[in-house]
Amino acid sequence: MCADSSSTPSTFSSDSKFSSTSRKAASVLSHHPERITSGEQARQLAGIGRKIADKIDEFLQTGHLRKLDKIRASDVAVATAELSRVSGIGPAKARQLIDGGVRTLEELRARPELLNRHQTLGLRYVTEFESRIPRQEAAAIERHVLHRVAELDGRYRATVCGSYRRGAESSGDVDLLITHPDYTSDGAETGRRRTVDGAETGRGRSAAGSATARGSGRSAGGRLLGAVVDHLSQDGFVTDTLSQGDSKFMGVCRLPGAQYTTHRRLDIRLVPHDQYHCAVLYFTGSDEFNRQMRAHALEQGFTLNEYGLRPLGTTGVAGEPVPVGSEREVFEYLQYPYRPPEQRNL
DNA sequence: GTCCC
DNA sequence: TTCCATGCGCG
DNA sequence: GGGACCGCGCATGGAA
Repeated sequence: MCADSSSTPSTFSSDSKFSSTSRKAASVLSHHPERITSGEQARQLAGIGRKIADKIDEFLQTGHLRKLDKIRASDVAVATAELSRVSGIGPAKARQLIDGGVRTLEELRARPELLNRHQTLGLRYVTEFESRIPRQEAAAIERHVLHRVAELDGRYRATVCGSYRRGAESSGDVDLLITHPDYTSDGAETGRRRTVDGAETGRGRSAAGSATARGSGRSAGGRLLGAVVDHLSQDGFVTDTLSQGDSKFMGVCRLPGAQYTTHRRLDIRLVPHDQYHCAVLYFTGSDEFNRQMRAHALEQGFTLNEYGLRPLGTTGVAGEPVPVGSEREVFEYLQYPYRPPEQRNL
């Protein structure tokens, strides 16, 4: 979605460090309004240190980077980039495959037993997932989904977020948020522990295996999300599932009709009713807009995230979430001039 | 690697 | 069977 | 000089 930081080469040691810093540097540079004419100038920006400034100077003077040339020439980096085109294959799996002698998608197709479910689907649809979704088609998907959800149960509320909601002419996937009055963050009828703010330790879940989730013992969320997914699968719109839990479905869809030949990535999140507007705000982005808005919230003595808007006590401890009746209300609480989604493309 | 303490 | 760590995708 | 670096849902596989 953001300016591709020239396909992060993850060749050498601890590349998590590498990618996070260089991503940050690339982001800062790409958002900088003026033309960078020297490493020294770039050095003033947050996230640009000595090394990167040096590289900028080298590039400005020679038109290329020796180190980058070397990385691009590396077979392993080429193979890693190739295998990473497949959804579900990241650096670790790519390395494992390369170690096993698999370096191309063609070789990968010959070894289906090496892939899990997500990766298998990622390989099947690799080309289709790489093509962008024209706004027209995204709109048709939106109409289809909203109609189907409404006919299932009129109490659902649903919004397509992401770059589509910001008016983009094309999108990488469709991100649908849904909510239902029977599903709230107090977990009244779920009996499951739920967090209202995400500020807790953030330990991983252990959600019972999907086998269980599909069966009888399903939480309120699981049923509400599952019903939507089932309904969307009924008419063949949803074609595959990459993953599905109680609150998030990640899968594949395709509209009926001969003009729609390409499978598209579809995500559906079920959000607690009382957190819906903050979630829509958050998942509409852009990332940069979210950062700015959260920073503004802090200045106003609030903390803002996808779960809610909460006042900060003098001690810095967040209080109870402010009840929010619309996306616009969040802006109002923060005395932040309202911006329609189309103007959040920062 | 960069930022910040 | 349950718990836990790791990999991955994502805004 | 030395630690922090976004946080979270889901799948998976090995440990308990």
